Amino acid sequence: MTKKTRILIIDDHPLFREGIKTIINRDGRFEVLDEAGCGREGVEKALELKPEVVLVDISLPDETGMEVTRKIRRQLPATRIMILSMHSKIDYIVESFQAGATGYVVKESAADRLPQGLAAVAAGEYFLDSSISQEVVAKLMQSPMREAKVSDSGYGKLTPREQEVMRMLAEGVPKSNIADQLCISIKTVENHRTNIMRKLNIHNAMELVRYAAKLGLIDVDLWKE
Amino acid sequence: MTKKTRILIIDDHPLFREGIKTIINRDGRFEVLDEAGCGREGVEKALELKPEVVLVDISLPDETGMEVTRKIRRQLPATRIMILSMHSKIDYIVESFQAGATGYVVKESAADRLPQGLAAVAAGEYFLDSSISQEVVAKLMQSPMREAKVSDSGYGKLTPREQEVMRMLAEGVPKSNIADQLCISIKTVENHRTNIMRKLNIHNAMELVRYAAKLGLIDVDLWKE
DNA sequence: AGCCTGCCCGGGAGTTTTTCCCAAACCTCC
DNA sequence: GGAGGTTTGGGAAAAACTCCCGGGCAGGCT
Repeated sequence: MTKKTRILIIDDHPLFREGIKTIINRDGRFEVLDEAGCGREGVEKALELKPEVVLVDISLPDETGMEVTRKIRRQLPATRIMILSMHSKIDYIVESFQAGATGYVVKESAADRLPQGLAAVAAGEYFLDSSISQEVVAKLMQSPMREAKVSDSGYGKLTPREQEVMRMLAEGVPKSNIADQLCISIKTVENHRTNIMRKLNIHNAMELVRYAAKLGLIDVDLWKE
Repeated sequence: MTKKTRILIIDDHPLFREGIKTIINRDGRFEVLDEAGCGREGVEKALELKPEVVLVDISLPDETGMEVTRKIRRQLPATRIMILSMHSKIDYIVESFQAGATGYVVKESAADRLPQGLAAVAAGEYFLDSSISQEVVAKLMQSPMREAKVSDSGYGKLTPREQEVMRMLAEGVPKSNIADQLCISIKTVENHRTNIMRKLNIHNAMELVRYAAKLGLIDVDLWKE
């Protein structure tokens, strides 16, 4: 028998990691090397351990799973990344694959989907959770311009500063605080916001929040807790 | 040796359930009876199986963990409820205990915290995850009026009309439309909103949306698809 | 070098929204 | 009838927003 596929888990919920570990270890083909609770720690451990597959939660305390994916792929091109996500939002899926992931599984899916996907990813194949693949594939087919649409996607057209302001606005930071933190005047914040809204073609604060939520700029799930 | 403590798990993430199950079963004192993926199913199974302890995720697809707690406690007063939450927000903790829960553990906590808490809860004791207990206890001490403050919980203090307006505001309906639909003047809508914000002690539109999301008045998941 | 473009920063004026205070009409309950 | 709360709106001051403007600055192009 060949060597087991070595896996690194990056997820900020210890209990969840435990579950994943159990499921993975139950399958003889895999072996959990180590785990990390945040993106920074995850990237470090990935570089150190060089696992075959890294399992990355899409939302981490310090950065998104996509960013982690990009970082790891840049330095370890041979490493396969499997994204674990709470929701099956198409934009996330697309962005994950663009960031260099080769697998995507939603946490709602059945427990046996994970080893199945890991096996595929370890073999170098792309894996998309079947509970979402139909609709997503349909949408992907529907828009061959997907790449452009995502990269511009409005948000991409914003300047770095504008993106910064937008994130804070979406989080509900009062503009006086934004001005303070960025060391600019309130007037400038207002101007940035006006420009952001024009570029994104949105017309009120509500839409801005939705937009940010859709992009994953803010995590609305936190609100519900 | 006495009989094992029988546990029912209610959580909408199969992978997470798997992890919890592993952790619990690893401890000889407990036994996972069954699991459920939503509130309705969970309450049904609880009534049917009558477990000693029910482990409830605070956010479920159909209703909150608190609602589930209330329902189960109403019909099975002897059953202990342990709340599992993503975050340690005081309002939720307080509301959970008021709903009848006897334990509260955050998902970020260490894996051994769970059996520890389950043992306490099964014995009829109250259990609060130590990673949050200090701050929460401090806050609870700080405000003996907590009960009133929570039961009113802001939203309950709103008049029917105000609740109606609040819902629409949170959904992002332009106030002109609100005025039309309710057949009142824009001015009145504005006054309602001002009153709502004062009663809820919030100070901008963003907070209002968060508040509404937290209460389940609006479904922010719809934004993300 | 000069020029142009784009970004970041702010100001000013005018408009709109928000806030706060007020009051009339109505409803319910005592 | 009166007390208290709800719903409805107005008016005026304050705050926010929009739109337009210009300066400083960096990077690219000729």
